[in-house]
Amino acid sequence: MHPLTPLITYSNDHFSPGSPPTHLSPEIDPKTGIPRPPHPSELSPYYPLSPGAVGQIPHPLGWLVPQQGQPMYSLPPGGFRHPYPALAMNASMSSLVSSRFSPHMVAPAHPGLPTSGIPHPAIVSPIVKQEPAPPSLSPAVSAKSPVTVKKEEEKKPHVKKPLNAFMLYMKEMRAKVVAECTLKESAAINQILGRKWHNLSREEQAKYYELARKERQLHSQLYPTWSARDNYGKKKKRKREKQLSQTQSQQQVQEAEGALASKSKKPCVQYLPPEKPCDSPASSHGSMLDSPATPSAALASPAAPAATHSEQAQPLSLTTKPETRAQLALHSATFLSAKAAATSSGQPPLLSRPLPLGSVPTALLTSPPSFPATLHAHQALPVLQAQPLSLVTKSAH
DNA sequence: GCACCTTTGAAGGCG
DNA sequence: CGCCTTCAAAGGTGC
Repeated sequence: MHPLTPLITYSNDHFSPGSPPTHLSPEIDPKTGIPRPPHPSELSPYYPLSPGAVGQIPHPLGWLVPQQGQPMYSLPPGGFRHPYPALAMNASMSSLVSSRFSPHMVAPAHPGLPTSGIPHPAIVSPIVKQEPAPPSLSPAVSAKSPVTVKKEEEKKPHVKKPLNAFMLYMKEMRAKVVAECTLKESAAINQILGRKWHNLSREEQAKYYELARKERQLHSQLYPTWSARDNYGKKKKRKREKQLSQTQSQQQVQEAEGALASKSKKPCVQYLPPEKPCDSPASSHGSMLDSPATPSAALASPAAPAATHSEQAQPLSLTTKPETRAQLALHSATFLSAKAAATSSGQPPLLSRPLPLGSVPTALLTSPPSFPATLHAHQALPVLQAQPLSLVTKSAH
C-alpha cells in the first residue's frame, strides 16, 4: 500500500495522471503485509496540483483525516489545529491548498494573516508560552492598545515549521508501524520509520520531498515574514544539555566501537528490538518497504519515474558532499556513507536509499535532477549493525 | 505537567 | 562554506 494512502481519503485516481512506477504496483507490502493501495503520482495528496488535469478534487477535508481518523495536523485537546490557516488563495495556491483546507477556511484578508478565528494547522494555540510575538503575524495587533496587544500576543498563534519530507512520511506511516508492532513509543517507532525511510525507493522518497517542498512553499506564502527562528526557544528544552550528554555517550560508543563487531550494545535497543517482526527496514532479505530487494530490482527503477513528470520547482543538485554530520567519523569507521545535501533551500538531500551493489554510480548519475540521493552503504547491513548508527546519528545531531 | 527520547530534514546563525 | 543548533510529529516514559 502506498504510504501516502492514509493521507488520501479520496480516490487515488486524482493523483495518478501517469502510470505509477512499475515496482510500486498496488499489492501487499511484503514487509508489512499491509495491502498497498495503488500508487499515486508523486503529486502531493495534500496539494493536488492541476485539478483540471486530475479531475474532480476530492473533498478538501481529506487531508484532515489522513490516517485512521487522525488529522494530518493533529487537533490538540485545546482545539482545532491546522498547518495553515485560512488564507487568500490565488489560482495557483488554491490548487495547492484545496486538499488541505477545509471548506470553511475561506480566504482571509491577507495571506499570512490568520485573521479569522479559524486556526491553521501550523498554528498552535499558545499552549507553549508565547514570547513577544514575532513581527510577522498579526498586524492587526499592533493597532490595538498595549493591553490588548499584550493579550493578543499571549494568544498569538504559534506558527509551526512546515513538515519536512521525513516528518510527512512519519505522520503517514506511524499508524501502520504502530499497528504492526506492539510498540507505541514514538522513540522506537521513529527508529523504525527512520530505517524504513532509508529503504524507501527513490520515487517514494521523492514524493515526500515534493510534498515537503510544497509545504514549505505554501507556508512561505502564508507566512512570508515567518522565520524558523521565531520558534526558537519556544520549546524550553534541556535538549541542549541532553544532547551534550549524548555526545558524551556517543564518545563512549565510539570508544567501544572497536568492539562494534559485538552485538548491538546501543541504548536504542531499548526502543528498537533487533528482531522486531515489524522491523522491515533492517531486513536485508528483500523485504524492504518499497525498494527492490535485489540490485537488479533496484536498478529497474532508476531515477526516471520520479523525475519524469516531477515538476519539481527546485532543480536538484546532484552535488554529493561528504557526510557533514559528526557521525560521519563513526560511520566511516564501519561503513561508507555518502550523503549529499542540497545547499539551497528546498533542495532535499540526496536520496537515502539502499545501495544496490554496483548501482551506486549509476544511481547517482541517473538521479533525477530534482531528487536527493544519498548513499547509505550501511543500508545493506543487518539490523543489528545498523542500529548503532542511528544511535550515533542522534548523538551527533 | 513538562521534558525526554528518537528519527530526518529544513533553516538560521556563527566562525 | 561548513558546522552547529533548533524545531517540526508523536506518544510512552520519567521526574
